[in-house]
Amino acid sequence: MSLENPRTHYTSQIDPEKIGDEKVTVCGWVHEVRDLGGICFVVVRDREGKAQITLVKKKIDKEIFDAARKLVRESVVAVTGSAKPEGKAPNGYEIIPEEIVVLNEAESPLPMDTTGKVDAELDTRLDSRFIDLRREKTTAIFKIRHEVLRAVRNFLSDEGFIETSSPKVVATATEGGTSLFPITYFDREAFLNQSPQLFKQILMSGGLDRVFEIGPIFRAEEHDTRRHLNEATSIDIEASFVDHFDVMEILENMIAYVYEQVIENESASLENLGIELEVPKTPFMKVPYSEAIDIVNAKGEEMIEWGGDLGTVAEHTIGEHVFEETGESHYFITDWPTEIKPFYAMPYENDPLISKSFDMMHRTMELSSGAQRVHLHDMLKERIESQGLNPDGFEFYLRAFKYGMPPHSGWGVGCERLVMTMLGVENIRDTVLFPRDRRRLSP
RNA sequence: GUCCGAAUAGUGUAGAGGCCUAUCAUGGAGCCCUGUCGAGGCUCCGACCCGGGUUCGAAUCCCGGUUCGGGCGCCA
Repeated sequence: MSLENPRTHYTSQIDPEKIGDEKVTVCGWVHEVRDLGGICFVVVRDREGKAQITLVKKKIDKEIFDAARKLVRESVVAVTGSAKPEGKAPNGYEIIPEEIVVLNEAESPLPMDTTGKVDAELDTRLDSRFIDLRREKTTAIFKIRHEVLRAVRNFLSDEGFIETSSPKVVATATEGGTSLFPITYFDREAFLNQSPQLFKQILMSGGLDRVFEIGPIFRAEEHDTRRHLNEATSIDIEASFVDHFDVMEILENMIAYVYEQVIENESASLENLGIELEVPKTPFMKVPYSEAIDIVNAKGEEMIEWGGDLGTVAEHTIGEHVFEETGESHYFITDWPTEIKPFYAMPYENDPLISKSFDMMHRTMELSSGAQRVHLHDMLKERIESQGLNPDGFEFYLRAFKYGMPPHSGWGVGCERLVMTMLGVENIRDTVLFPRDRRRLSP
């Protein structure tokens, strides 16, 4: 079973150098109709670009000419005709149609403009995401997001990581700290998972050695900023028999590789967005926490005592400092106070006040956090207790540490933040097709 | 959560108590036009977030609500 007018080409696949008078069918949306009287141009748009359909009144059947003039913008059409090289046409070729089939006519007026002539606010765009995606700049972001994820999978697979999936419905809080969304699971209460953290660690006990997961995470925090989502995509790894320095190296190499791949495979999308991407130079600068607070305190705008967390302003101060010194946007903050990191971060043996933990930062925000983990059962149980959590809720997790858990390390990267910082997108919602924030639950 | 700001045709905007029968662009309807590529020209269509108040008079000032945006917080 097939459609009557199967597509033969994306608009981008018609090469003016190679075609002579080739019969093609393109399928897409009516982007624009420019009726000049004796000649009419119809621009058809598909995922990969646009094609000009040219109808000269004197040379073409009256019926098809009149039908073309009356096409409603954003209607879905299949156009069959001959593709000819034409210097005056936008892509170097134009299609002289034999048949224009309207597969589905669009209503009018449209919820927003698709041509780039009139801006729309993010809220308007998200309400009508189906139309927003017809804008080339929006499509470009999601093509790049795809390339980012493809590159991550390639890179990690080549590094010997196995892709895994952990449950999103869980019985108890996995890490404490952040709030969870409660749900009903048959006759019990359950939660949406905030992170694959505990599960990927259990897999280390299982001997999978190196795993990664790309999946949704849920945070019930009532935050309300340009860089937070309540449903986000996390890129997580966990690796056995390695320390935090090893996984930092994997992380910085992965970031550089992702940038390379995007430049190589999505140059058209980058150009569309007006972005000239530079591959971050590795290794990334490592700033120990104690130096980081010195940088902030030296500026004198705020004073952070040792053990305090870094706020947004402090992060920016450090980011600017690193950027001025290195010209690079990416860096690590290492050796955090054990107290302000999760219970699974391994304290240094010779100085247990600090931990083998790190955050990987872009100068505008945090992108990743990771650590060498506590792999010793008794120490882990103690750390859980010392953070005010009840070890009973972690029995499923702690058991995995009793029967041969190797030393291991890992990290998690926020996919949306990676795309956001790469493209200089101002609002994280622009990097998710259907973002979930405190207010938005639909579409 | 908190502070600041905003809300006008489908979309994006102008507007500082009477000049508003509300600006402009885009869009829609129609006419003219043979190489457009943000086509052009002419005609027409389409809006002041909701509820109170002040005033002779409110899009404009005040109060409350709703929604949106930005900073910070929380958080990754």
